[in-house]
Amino acid sequence: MKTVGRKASISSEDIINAAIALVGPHRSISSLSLREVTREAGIAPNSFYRHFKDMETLNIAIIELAGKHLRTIIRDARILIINEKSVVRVSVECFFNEMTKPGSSLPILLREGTVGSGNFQAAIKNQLDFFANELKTDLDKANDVNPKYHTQDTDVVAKAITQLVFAMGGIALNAPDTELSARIEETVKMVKFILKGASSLKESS
Amino acid sequence: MKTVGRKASISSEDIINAAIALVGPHRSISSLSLREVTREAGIAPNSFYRHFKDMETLNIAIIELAGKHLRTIIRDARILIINEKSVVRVSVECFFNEMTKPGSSLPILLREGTVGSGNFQAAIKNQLDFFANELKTDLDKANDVNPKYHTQDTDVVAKAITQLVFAMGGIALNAPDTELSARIEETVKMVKFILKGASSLKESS
DNA sequence: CACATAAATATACAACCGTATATAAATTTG
DNA sequence: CAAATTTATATACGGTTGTATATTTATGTG
Repeated sequence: MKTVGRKASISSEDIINAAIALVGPHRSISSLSLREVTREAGIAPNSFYRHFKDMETLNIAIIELAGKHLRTIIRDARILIINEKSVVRVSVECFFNEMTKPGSSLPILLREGTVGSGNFQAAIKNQLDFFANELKTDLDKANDVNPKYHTQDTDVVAKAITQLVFAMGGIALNAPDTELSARIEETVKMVKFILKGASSLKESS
Repeated sequence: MKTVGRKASISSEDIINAAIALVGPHRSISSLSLREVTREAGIAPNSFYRHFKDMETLNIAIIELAGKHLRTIIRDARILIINEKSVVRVSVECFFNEMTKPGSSLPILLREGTVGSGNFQAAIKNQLDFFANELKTDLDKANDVNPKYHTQDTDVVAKAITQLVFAMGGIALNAPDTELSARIEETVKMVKFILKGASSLKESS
């Protein structure tokens, strides 16, 4: 698509990156002001409107980006699972490691759970649901492959694991790095408890 | 303690109540401005300083109040447990019902988990830890009373249940009232999964 | 080269913010 | 009653915010 007129010198991504840089690992994204973001991006306040209708729109875009990021992470993790290490451990470790990488957008997803506008909330819920749904699919698949150990209520189990991992991730973010591995161990244990509790032994045919 | 001078016509509680009224069931407490709170309380902006050093101090006070509230709720729930209904169900129902009462301070505790200043964060973590510790005590006691079913890692189990219940509570807050009972059922299931997963059958003596 | 068009900026404004300072009102103590 | 003391208010200031309007700058098209 060609356009007539002046060439764009800044992109929407620049603004998004400025916002992400500003929040860092601790601050809430919905506490950012429009002027603050444009200042960080090195552009005039009004230039913002060329790219986003308002801050809520920007914030939602960032959430969706972070969600996309998360999904690729998890898919990559699944590939690693081919060898014999525990599925749970590999996934949780992957999640926590990615989360603590500097500049990661994952923390935003963990932190913003319950504040902000209605549309913003809905955007986050969406990403969490994505995560939970992929997890449920995995659990259902496992039920088919190995019907001996059958996980009941895979939807509820997936939701529980999702909420728990995200909550524990949020805790780890606000704790010193030295505790990271301890939080990982706890989380692995928790997830295993849930899976074990939801699995019922079926007699083999 | 007697004081000399003009009698106080507004109390710190009035300010706290104004803040709670402002946030309602959805808004974040750390998004409140000092002027906004004093306006709601019907006092001059500067009068605020007679009662709190700054907004952070007020917010922390509110968190501690909500935590206290929560603890009495849970203790009351335990009393109801004397009859034969499921401990888990009674507790979860109690938690969710109290949470949805208009004017309840509980939502604040559920919502503010991951935003705000460092001291504020710490105050919330404190209340969550209180909750988890009381739960762990209960689990340990149950282990003593009935050693046949033994719950392992009561600290991790208590933490998991706490995080899960709070997260599900936060979800329920942002969902239509009609879904409340569904969320309760899910939460009960989740908690039972954790407990079942963490319990190992020991041979009786 | 003009001209149209789009992008980015400059300027400006009203609203709100936290809070410093000064003043008024109410109450106890002497 | 007068003085002291505490509470609450009034006024004011500098800063930030979102955004409306007008203007400049750069690009593609005739």
